[in-house]
Amino acid sequence: MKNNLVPNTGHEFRSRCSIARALELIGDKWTLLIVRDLMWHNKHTFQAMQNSVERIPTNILSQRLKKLMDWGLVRREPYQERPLRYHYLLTDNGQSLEPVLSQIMGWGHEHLEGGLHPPGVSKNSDTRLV
Amino acid sequence: MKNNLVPNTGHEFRSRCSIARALELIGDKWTLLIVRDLMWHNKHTFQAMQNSVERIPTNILSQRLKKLMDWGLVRREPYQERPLRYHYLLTDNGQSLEPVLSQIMGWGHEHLEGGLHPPGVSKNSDTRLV
DNA sequence: ATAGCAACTTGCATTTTTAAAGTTACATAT
DNA sequence: ATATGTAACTTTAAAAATGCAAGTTGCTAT
Repeated sequence: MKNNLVPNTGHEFRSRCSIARALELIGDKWTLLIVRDLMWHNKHTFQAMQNSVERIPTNILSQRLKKLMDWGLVRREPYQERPLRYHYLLTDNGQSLEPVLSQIMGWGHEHLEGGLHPPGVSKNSDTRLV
Repeated sequence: MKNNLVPNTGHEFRSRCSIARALELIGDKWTLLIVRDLMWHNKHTFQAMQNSVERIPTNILSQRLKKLMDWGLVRREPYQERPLRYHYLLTDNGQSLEPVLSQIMGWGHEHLEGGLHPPGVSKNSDTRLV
């Protein structure tokens, strides 16, 4: 069963390759971290995501959320009025990125673990994945 | 069994999150396309990769290959001398990205298929994945 | 009235990407 | 010997994206 995403803006893909297409959406340093926060870290507000350890700049967070909503991977809804506050949620399409995220996490864990401040130090001191 | 990659340049990761780390390496629009070409398309020369449908700019290709070699995912060796010509190959670490690539491909295929020139046209005319 | 907070937006400097042209080293055809 | 061609890059300049700090809006609490 196909569930094609076509953004409201008429985006033109650069090729028919599914990988190339996917990378036009998630091929950057931040987008999948937002998805991670929504999927696994219970961070659903702008504020909460902004406070994640990677310190995404607010304008980038704003842009990426917009893009993800345009593509139907994320939706938002008010969780209170007066004052109006939104929380962001993954749509079913967004949730479907779980295996992708898992693979990337697994690969990073296997190959990139250790090496924080400075590289090579504290290699086996912590096995947290996310 | 861990096989940590630490590039010869002392790179500092922005967090301990495996996803965030992986994205510092492969979180862009081009890197995984190079890996795709090496892994599945039998494109091993600079020229061959440059000629892929997505038309990667040569300076980006050059930079990315350098980065991938620095991180030990790709190596190159001369396949002839006079004139000296190189071909690029995935290392075992590079090969280990296969499941990641497969997941991304699968996701793109499920969610981003169809919609080329212009979006929405020729939806079911071709089912090639890569 | 003043201060504070969440959710953004704006302005601007820096960095990265892109497209095009140029370079180097060698090979082959005339 | 000279001219043309090719692979693998590098350089340059313009365009786009990113990152940082500060500002805005709408509302609440004191």
